[in-house]
Amino acid sequence: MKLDLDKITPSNFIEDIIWNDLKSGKVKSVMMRFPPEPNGRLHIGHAKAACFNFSTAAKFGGKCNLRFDDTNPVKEDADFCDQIERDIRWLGFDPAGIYYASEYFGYMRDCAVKLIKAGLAYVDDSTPEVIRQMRGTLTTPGTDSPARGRSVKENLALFEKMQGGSIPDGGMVLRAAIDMASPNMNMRDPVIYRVLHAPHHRTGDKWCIYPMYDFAHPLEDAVEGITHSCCSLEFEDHRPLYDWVVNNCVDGQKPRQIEFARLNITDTVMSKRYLKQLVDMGAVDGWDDPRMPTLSGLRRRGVPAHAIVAFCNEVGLAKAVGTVDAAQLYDCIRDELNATAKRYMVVPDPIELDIINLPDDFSREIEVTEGGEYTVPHPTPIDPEKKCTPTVTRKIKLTPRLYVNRDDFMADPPKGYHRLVPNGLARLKNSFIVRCVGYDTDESGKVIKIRCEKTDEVKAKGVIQWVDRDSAADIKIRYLSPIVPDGDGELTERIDRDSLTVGTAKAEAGVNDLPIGEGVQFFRIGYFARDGKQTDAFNRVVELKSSYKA
RNA sequence: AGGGGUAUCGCCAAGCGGUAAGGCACGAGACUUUGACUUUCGCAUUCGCAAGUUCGAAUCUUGCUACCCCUGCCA
Repeated sequence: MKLDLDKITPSNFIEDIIWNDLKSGKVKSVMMRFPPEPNGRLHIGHAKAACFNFSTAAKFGGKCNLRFDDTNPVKEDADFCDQIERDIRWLGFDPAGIYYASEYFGYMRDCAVKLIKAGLAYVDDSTPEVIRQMRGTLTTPGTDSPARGRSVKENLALFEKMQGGSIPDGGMVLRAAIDMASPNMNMRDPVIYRVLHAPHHRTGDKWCIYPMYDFAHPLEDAVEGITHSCCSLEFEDHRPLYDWVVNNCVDGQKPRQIEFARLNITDTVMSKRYLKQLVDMGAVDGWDDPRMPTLSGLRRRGVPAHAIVAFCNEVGLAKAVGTVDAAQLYDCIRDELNATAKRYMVVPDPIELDIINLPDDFSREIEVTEGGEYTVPHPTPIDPEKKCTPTVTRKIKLTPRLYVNRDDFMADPPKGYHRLVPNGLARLKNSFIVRCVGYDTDESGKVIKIRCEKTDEVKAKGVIQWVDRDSAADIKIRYLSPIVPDGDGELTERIDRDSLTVGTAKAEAGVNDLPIGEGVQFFRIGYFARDGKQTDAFNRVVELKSSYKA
């Protein structure tokens, strides 16, 4: 079907470029790609790039591939590829194709030979140290390597030798002959192939030379017919080299590299290197530790994929480097959870509450809605985009013996507190209103039991969650504190291991039978905090995990 | 010091010569059997600074200034 460009409104500078390329006929259709290196798990920063590539391609009627940029075998492995694909699909994207850079090694080698024949590449047997020294500095030009003068025939033979296996790692490299005096360091005869005797997770020991990113990436894009190759800002300096490779190796449709600013979020480590360090040093449970900003960690933490995609769209894309307030992410999560989460009553820090004016054998079944619907009728219809769970009801049991949360009662409340206080009223959520007529404390003065009586009141400021003591289920809960980098980016004392588990809590009977991990949420929102402000709902997300490994 | 970038509300971010969108955060009110949600209202006479062009500039020009990236046989 025909794409009606006039009905598409570009919403960022790259979409502008794409729109214009389509309009002018420079490209006939859009082809994009999300190219992670399989050397770790994806984090929310990658999600921004993935969302952008997949969504934008779709917006312009194009396609987007998932491509594993596996050109450095010593850092990569097949397991990461599987995990990455899983994360991408979890986000809701369906790659037009799944490719591996390593599939193109043969083509890349041929391109290298082509460059050699054209006198545009030469084999250098200088040591890495010498090459580095001859590269010059930011302010002084580099000097030509003596190897630069080799004949085509000689270079061809040497490159052949590099592939033969007799050259040790670091013994020789293939360099592009560009300009050692270029003010752009990337153009000072960059290394495009190196000798590396390491087994590759896909090609095994077939190769002992591997292409460098700057050479490999443009070729990967070209092979897949990528029209717009978007990457992060730090590659801006590489674009001239990208174009050099494309212009000297590729015929026909040429891919174009466009750079945008990567995502930063306050108090969030967004560096694969640090995340890997955390995993390696055992500071966290693994890549999917719920404190990690990895997609798998967020998933395990109960963050809906939809919230992450919404967040990425909301944050937008530009070239200015900035740091998004984590509150914006939490807002997206809360928004999604509000529309989809099942609401079960949970008492994280239980304290007994007896209703004294009810007979001991009093028992009542209360029908409550499972959630996914707003409690209050909406003047405006709920966004149809949000998949609200249908109204499902269940029955819960109420007896005179309950548990309520410790902070839902205060013997000496500050001004503005409107839950249970001595002689005060509060509504037991989904049920009647009670009045606190007394409370017991232990020797230390700690409240151990609240005594209330059922009333016929119809209005109370506070509404508190409760759980029937006799039928309550024990659940394990944990509070999470995010991992934040300290000033130097070093991850040391900021990791609060103890924050992961709080212990046992009480919940409605049956909650342990519910599916855990990818959707069901138990949370309390709108708490009264010490400073009188509400706490962030997200901080109160409680994950149930009966089999959590401490 | 050479090259490449970026500067619009506390934080993201539209804007592309015609007189500052939106989201988050924040503040005030309404509603409420989750202090949530929903809802109403408020929140940049100003676009890093300074000149200039123009009837008119955040948008064009010229100077500054600040911050980020680049000297891997990593990506």
